[in-house]
Amino acid sequence: MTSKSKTSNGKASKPDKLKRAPGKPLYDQVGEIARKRLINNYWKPGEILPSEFTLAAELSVSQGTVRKALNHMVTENLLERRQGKGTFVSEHTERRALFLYFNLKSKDGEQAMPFSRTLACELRPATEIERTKLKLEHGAGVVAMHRVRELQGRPVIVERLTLPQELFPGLGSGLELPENLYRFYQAEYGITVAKASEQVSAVAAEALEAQFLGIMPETPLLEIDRVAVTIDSRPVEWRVSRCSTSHHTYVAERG
Amino acid sequence: MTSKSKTSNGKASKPDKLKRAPGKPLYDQVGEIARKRLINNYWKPGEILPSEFTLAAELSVSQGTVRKALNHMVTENLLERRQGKGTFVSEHTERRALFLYFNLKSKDGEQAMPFSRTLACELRPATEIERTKLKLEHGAGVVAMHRVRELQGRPVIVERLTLPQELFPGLGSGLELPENLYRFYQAEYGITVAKASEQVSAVAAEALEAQFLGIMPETPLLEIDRVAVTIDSRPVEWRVSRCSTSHHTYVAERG
DNA sequence: TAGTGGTCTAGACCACCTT
DNA sequence: AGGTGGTCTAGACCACTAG
Repeated sequence: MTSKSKTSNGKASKPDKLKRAPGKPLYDQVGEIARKRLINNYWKPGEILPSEFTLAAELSVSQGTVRKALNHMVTENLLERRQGKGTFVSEHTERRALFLYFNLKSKDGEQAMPFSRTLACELRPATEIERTKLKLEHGAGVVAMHRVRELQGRPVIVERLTLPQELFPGLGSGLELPENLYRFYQAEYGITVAKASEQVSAVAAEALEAQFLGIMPETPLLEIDRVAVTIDSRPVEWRVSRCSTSHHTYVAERG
Repeated sequence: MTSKSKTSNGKASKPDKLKRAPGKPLYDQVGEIARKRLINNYWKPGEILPSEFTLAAELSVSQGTVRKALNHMVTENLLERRQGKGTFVSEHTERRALFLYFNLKSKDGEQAMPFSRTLACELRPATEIERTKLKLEHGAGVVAMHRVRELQGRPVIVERLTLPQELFPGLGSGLELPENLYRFYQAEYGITVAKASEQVSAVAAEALEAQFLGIMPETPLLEIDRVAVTIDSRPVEWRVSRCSTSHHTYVAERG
C-alpha cells in the first residue's frame, strides 16, 4: 500500500484512474464518486462543481462519461445544470419544497403556500414505532414536534414530526421553526433530504385534531405517513400529517 | 408540393432529412416522429422497432441521436429495450398494471393481486362532470361501470369507471370484464393508457358502499379520483375508487 | 457468426454566460 | 474572448441473443 490515494472515499485526493470493471460501467463509478462527495459534504449545497472536462481529466475518463453520470444525478434532483454557467449542487429552495414535497393542492386550482404554527416540541426517548421508522438503536432519543398548518388562512393539517436527536443536536430548545424545514435541516445541520416515501390512508378525526382544524370529530381525514431519507438512504424525519380534504386534495402522477 | 413525403405524420413514407431547427434538437424531432408512430399504431404494442442504425439511416441522423430519443421514451415507459434483441413497444402486462397503476399495498408488506367483480354496466349520456373529466362534447355518451375489488379475499375497493362511448364501441353489452382493464383497452380497442393523474381525499362511507365493503357506514374511506390519458394526452377513463384503508395503504414516492 | 443494444471515446460546433 | 454546458457525429469495442 504505497499509494496515499483512495478512489472510494469521494475525496479529491488524486484518485487512481478509473478502470473498467465487470458489470460496472464507468459512468456508474463516476456517479458513485460524485455521490460520496455530496454525502460527505465535500461538495456543498449551492456550490458549483468542477467543469465536465476538469472532472473527466481528474478521473481519466472522457467528458461524455462524466456527462452521463451527472445527467443521471440531475434526474434525481441532486444536481442542477445551467448552460453557460456550470453544474451546481441542489439546494432546498421554496420551489423545491412546494413542488417536490408538498402535495396538497386546492380544489379550486390554486397552489397555496402553507403557513405553520408549532404547538409543541420535546426531547424524549424513541418509542418502538419511532425506532422502526427512523432505524434507531434501543435507547436513542428523538425530537418530537407538533404543528398546525394553514392554507389560505384555513387550518388544514395537523402534523407530528419526529427526528433522531443525534442528527439534530441542540434542536428543541424553544426556538421558532421556519416554514421550510428541509432547507433548515440542510442549512443548520448539513442534512439533505433526498427523497421520501409516503403511505396514505383515511382516518377519523380525533377530538383534539377536530378542534385545531375547526371541524367535527370523526370527520374523515387524509393521513400521510412520510419517512424522509438522505442521499445514502438514512432516515432523517418521520412525519405524520392529518389533512382535512374538504377544500384540498393530495395529488400524484402515475405511469 | 412535388414531394409525396411528409416528415410530420409519423408514417414511414421516406421522410425528408431532418434538419436542425432553432430551439428544436434533432433528438426531439426524432422523438416526435417515434411518438406519432406509436399514436397512429404504425408501431403496435409488443412489436419490435427497426434497429437504431436503420432508424438513423432512415432519418439521416446519427445512431447516437436516435439512441437518445428512444432512451427518453424508455423512461416514459413507452418503449422497452432488450440487449441483443432490440427495442419493443411496451405492452400493458400484469406487472405494469400492478407496479405502475395499482398503488394499494397491504400493511403487512404483501403485494396482493386484486380480484374484481363487475356489478353494473350501462350506456348513457355523459353528465357535466363526466364531460369535464373526459373532455367530451355536449351530448356525448359514456360507458359507466361499477366494480367491487377484493384483496386477499377481502372486499377493499368500490369503484366507478366512466369511459367515452365513442372510443369503446360495443362495450357494455353484458360481457365479462377482465381484471387487467388497461391491457383490455389496448388489445381490444387499440387504446393505450400512457399515464394517469390522481387526486386523493378522505370521505365517509355511504350506506351501500359500507355494505359492499363489510364495514360500518360513515367509516373513513380513501377516495382516489383518477383520469387516465393516452400518449397524446386524450382522456380515456375516469375512475373513482373508494378504498377501505384498515388493512391497506396508498403508497407514493416523492423527490 | 451476425445482429442488436450498451459503453466509451474524441472531436466539432452551438448557445449561453461572464469578463 | 474564453469558459461552460448542449448537441451531434463517427467509430471502436463489449455483452447479449439468435440461428
